Amino acid sequence: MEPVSPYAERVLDLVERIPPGRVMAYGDIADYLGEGGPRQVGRVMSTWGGGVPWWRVVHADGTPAPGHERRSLAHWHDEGTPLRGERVDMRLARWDGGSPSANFQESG
DNA sequence: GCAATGACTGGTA
DNA sequence: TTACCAGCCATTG
Repeated sequence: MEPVSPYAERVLDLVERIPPGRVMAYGDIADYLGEGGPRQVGRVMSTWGGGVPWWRVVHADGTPAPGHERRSLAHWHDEGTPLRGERVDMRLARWDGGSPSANFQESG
């Protein structure tokens, strides 16, 4: 097991803070922390994501992590996450990172 | 230091 | 939805 970097701890901590029924994109996490980028977040998840609700972390288009598509669907379905077919409805499920009330964005 | 890789993202076709 | 391209940045060899 590789040593957990301080950056990884921030990522994992944030992922654990994501409320059920909500999700965050890799880029959102990186932007929220203000460090690294979506690739770094993905690396953290791939290495230490096994100890956090990784299914709440998805791509910017709502697609789940590779190799866990079916697994994510099961969790989302169990948490009541707004789905869009086999993908998450980011416009509804995207978490602001501190505003659990800002679930619905300006939509037409 | 350079080249390759990766659980990424946005735009275009 | 899928495919291709350019940008992004840390890790690895």
